[in-house]
Amino acid sequence: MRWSKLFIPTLREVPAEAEVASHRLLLRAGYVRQLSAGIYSYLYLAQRSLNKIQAIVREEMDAIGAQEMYLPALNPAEVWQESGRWDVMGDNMFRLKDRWQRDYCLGMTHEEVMTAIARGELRSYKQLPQIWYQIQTKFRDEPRPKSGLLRVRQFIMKDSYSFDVDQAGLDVSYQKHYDAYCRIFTRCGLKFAIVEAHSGSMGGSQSHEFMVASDAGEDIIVLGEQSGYAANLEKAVSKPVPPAVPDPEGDLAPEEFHTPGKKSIDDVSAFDGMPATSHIKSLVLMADGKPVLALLRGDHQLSETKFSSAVGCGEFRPAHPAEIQDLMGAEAGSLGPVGVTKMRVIADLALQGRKNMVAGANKDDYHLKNVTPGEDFTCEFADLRQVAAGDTDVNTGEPLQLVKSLEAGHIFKLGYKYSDTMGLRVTDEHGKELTPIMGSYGIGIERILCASIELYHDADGIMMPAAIAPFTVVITPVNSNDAAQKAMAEKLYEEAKAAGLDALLDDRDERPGVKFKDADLVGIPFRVTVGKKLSEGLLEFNIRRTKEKKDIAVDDAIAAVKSALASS
RNA sequence: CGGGGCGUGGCUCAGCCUGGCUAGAGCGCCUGGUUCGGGACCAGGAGGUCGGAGGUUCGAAUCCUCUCGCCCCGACCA
Repeated sequence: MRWSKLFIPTLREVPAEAEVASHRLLLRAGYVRQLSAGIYSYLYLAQRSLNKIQAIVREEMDAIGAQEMYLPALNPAEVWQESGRWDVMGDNMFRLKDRWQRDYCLGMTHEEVMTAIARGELRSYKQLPQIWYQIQTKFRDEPRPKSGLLRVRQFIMKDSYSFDVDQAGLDVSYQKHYDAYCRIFTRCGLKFAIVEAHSGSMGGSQSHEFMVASDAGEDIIVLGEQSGYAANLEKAVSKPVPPAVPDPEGDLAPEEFHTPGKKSIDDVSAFDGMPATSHIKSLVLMADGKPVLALLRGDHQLSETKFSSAVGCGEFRPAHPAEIQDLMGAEAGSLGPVGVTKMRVIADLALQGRKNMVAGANKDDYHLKNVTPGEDFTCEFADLRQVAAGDTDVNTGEPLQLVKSLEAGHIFKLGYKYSDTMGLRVTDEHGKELTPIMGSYGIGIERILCASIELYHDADGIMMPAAIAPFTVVITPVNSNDAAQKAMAEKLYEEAKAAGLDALLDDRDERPGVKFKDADLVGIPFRVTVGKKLSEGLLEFNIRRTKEKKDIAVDDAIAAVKSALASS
């Protein structure tokens, strides 16, 4: 391609609305333009990059025997009502009506449609396993689109779905995806971690996320270097730091003491001289409308995902002050488990075996000391605590790392949720009805693009891996008035194309500084500069990523690019 | 949905508090010339219903009310 003919609207100045690096650079380098909140147009450069990413995804999916399909983005309400997700998805789903006032939605994902196809057509166990996939636009009415292309309302997703006769078959399909995903992210040049994940409202048993470390990410992952432990914070477990002081000995009875105006754990702790680790934090939560008292060690945080799975509830929220007063007879600052009978009491595992701790007295401005779980109050125990910095690995005892990351891929063992509710049945080898077991596997295509920019950029611009960069090499004649340079650049460009390289000729009538700056900003991995040393038969070869530059003979140029590409 | 911020040529912003000539700057764009190895210089030029509606006023980019949009923090996030 000839740069002079292309639409690559680079910006010298940083657009005001861009915060994260990938967003800023995608705008500045002329890859994308925003149309509305969370809705972007992908211009020529972005489209080239995304095409390369999709080609890699396609190759690797095809390699595991997955079959690509193209499915409707516009879905009738019926299929979503059958699976029950018409209601579950709430405001996150774009909904619309046709001229007859029938309900439709824009697909957020395609379990329903895929299952609908499967149940109409799959008849026999002999047709299984199947892996079907699509690379298509998904729509989600995000409450808060942000960070450029990282959280948007319309985006491209590769999603695949597996149908197997049994759990063992699902395990195989799952593993195939796991391996394919590793190859995909590796080929796209990303450094990534694979973590155990919470399966969320997708249901299902097992789930892994493919995460790229980045401050622009929205998740935190927990990593143990030696143990290889890797989990999303939502689900991670750890050994907490031990209590700062041992519990008082003896079978002591709870004893009330006055704590005027002391509301938070920190307040009470400073007042009674006992560390936060000796206090019990009491939280009243309304889970599906019913009150639950959650207990944690004073220095610990409640994990919302762990709480809702422990309680088995859908939605929950902190109780309102009036509700707390009504249920507990005291304000939020003086709550405790002793004497609570009207609701479920669930204590975090870190409280198991502790004794003589401090808790609220359920009487304003009073606390109790010598409170012992199991003795002074009864409760269930469950893992409720969010892993915190300083925690150690359950097995090896090594310190765990908490790393901010962005999710680029996610694989789920769905189980029977959709096949069951939507009535997908085939005949088994004995002629009886069999419900196939499903898996679902997603990759955010734009997230690969963003992640690679987040990972690889500098003050000058993008340094994307060559495998997914919009062009591989740019040929830059320094002086467009120099006939010899111009001719040589043209020649090199033709040779590069003939050699199968994705080449760009910067034939613009611009000063060299502009061309160099643009090439760096856009992130073209290699540059061949045709300049004043041409008279000596030399060109300059630059590598964007390493800033390496060297003179090469005219005849070696194409080979140099190819070898640099091969080793990139 | 709660909190905060911002809407002025294509981009970045000034002007607004304290209302007053014809609304400015830099970058970008167009024309001509000089230049040509890291976002050149000179000269000339085009381009703005100041997000929108209503109000106050002799007079509104500026003050008031409403509204729309965008960004950030939080909540949310198969």
